[in-house]
Amino acid sequence: MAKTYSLKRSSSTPLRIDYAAELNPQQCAAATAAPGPALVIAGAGSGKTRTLTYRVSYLLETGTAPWEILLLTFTNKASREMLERVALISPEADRKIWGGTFHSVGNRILRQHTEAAGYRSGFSIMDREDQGDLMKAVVASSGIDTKGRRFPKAEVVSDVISLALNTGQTIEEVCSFKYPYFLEFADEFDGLRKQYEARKKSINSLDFDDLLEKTCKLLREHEEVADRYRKKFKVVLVDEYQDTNRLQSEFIDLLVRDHHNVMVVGDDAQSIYSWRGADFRNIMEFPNRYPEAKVYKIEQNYRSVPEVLELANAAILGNSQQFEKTLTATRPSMELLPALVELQDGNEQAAFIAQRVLELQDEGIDLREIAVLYRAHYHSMEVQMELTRHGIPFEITSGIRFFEQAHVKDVSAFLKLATNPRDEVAFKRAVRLLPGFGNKTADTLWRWLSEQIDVDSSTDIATLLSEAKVPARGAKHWQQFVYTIEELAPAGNPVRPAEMIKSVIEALYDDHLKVAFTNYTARRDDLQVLMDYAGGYDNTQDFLSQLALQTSLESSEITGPEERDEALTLSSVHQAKGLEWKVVFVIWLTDGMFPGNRSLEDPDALEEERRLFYVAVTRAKDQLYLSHPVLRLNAGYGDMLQRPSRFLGEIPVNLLERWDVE
DNA sequence: TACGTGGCGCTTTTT
DNA sequence: GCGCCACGTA
Repeated sequence: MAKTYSLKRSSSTPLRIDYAAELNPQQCAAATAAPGPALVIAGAGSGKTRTLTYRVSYLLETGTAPWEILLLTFTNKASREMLERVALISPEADRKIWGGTFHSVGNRILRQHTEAAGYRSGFSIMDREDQGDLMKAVVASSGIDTKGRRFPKAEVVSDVISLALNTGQTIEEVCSFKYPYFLEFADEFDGLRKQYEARKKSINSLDFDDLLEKTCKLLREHEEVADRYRKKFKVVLVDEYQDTNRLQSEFIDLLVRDHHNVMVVGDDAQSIYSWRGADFRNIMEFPNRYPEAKVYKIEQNYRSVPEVLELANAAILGNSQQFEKTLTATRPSMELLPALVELQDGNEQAAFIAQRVLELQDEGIDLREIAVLYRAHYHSMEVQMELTRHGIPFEITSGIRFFEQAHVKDVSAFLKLATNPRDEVAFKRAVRLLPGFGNKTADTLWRWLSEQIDVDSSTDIATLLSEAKVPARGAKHWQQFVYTIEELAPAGNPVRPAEMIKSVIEALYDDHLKVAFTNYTARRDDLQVLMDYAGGYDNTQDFLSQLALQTSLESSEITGPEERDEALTLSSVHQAKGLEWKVVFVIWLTDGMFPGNRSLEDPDALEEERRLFYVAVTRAKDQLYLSHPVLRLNAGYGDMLQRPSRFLGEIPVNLLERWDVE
């Protein structure tokens, strides 16, 4: 047995930062906590990020090296912001800290131990669409009868399997709990799961779940690898802990097994991702799993006026499971109660918002300080149209994400193929773009190609493809295709990703773009953006990882950190988490819309909707408008009367001011 | 086997 | 008002 002996830095050096002066007592206690497990319950707007940032700088100041810190976040954006803020306090440190989403850290570890994890180097990452595509292929080749009876679609099967994995349940449990009507298919689902697993491995591809699951497996089964990271990371910090799922919390537990130096930060009242497998028992039961854990509560709110906070506190009261805490305001009142607005229908609601926004603008409020929040994308349709009519600029943070658009994925399929010749999904996608090549031909070609690769893995893929037999009608295009693949990696040496994109567009994709889509120009511009973005990468594999793991793209990431244009924000509540605006409109607060229809029957789901509502209202700094149309206009089924959201009924009337709109 | 056309169902949230 | 799937035809 070796003994670990660690040298301490001179403790007599005074700290550069006066933590007690920079932070409030609760924040300071958490930021300067002694080593060991810690749970920080930080309410909305209580300076959670600030506390975590100062925690990092405190660790650095007291002798922890930057590379010994692992900072886990939920979104790339959160990670970037945090590291930027750390850099302001402790320059130089940010680049050496391992920070990122669980998925990106998993990817990073798996890339370094690819063989031990059971994969070949250059593995592909599949997004949801790719998963669905592969599952379709698996279902097709499984011989399962999908025509003669109502068998769920591949994507649905995929979802069930994913949920089972992320929650640690069996397929049967997931079915009986969430999809009772699929119970009869449970065995078939399980068979498909095994085939899908095997298929992924043979095509050297990992899906999102694998990035978590295979990383845990690696740490579980390879003691020497686990040991390396346990020694490397002296401290693990986790943001948004309430949204971790079973695999994510296992990952943390595996890493800190020896020293228990883990600080998890979160707010149980803002847990809104259970549908993705998040289990907020992780945060509720943290003190049980780490009995020596210290619990810190941060309850002072710096964001909102007291009127908004009182409403928020009242709104969350309806939930039974939560850590007890009350947000107290530090800001003075502005003598303005949150507004409760009843409207005729969605159009009137939109008109109300447009008019009110123009007034606020006249009062000197910047559009960037205003947001319209909703439960689901489509709730914003009328608002979008109305804003356009009035010429009010707006940005939508939800909707189709940049990297998930068909044309972006089409082009990247070629790059994936050049990096990972075994990538069946990418191969088929690319081939189907050629005129005269459909599903069947792509599949036949793939079978032939994968056999060739198995026989002779040394020959590069372009050479192999040039020997393929293809239907006469597609011969010309096939030649062009092979030539393009060759160009991406001449003699097996990949060129830079930006050049690859250029080649693909010029050789064949530009033609496809013109005939396949009506908005050729817009999509062509997107591809230019993609190319510019790729310019920042030398290595195609890094570029592709980034593409897969970062589904959205902010304009500032391409054009540089210049000022955002003045525009109103339209966002789903999920995507608004962690953000704040002076003025917030929450729309479609009716039963069936918010809370959503499918949560009305299920008490747990309803509690999550309530937390979502809580997240929505706590985004507001100064003004809050809650609106509910009485009528939902529906072309197909006729108009539907809407009851006000039950969440509105739970708020004492004296906390709201009714606006009667005429 | 590829691809165009018409009917149908139906709307969540995302790494 | 829209996207997806099934069907029929070239």
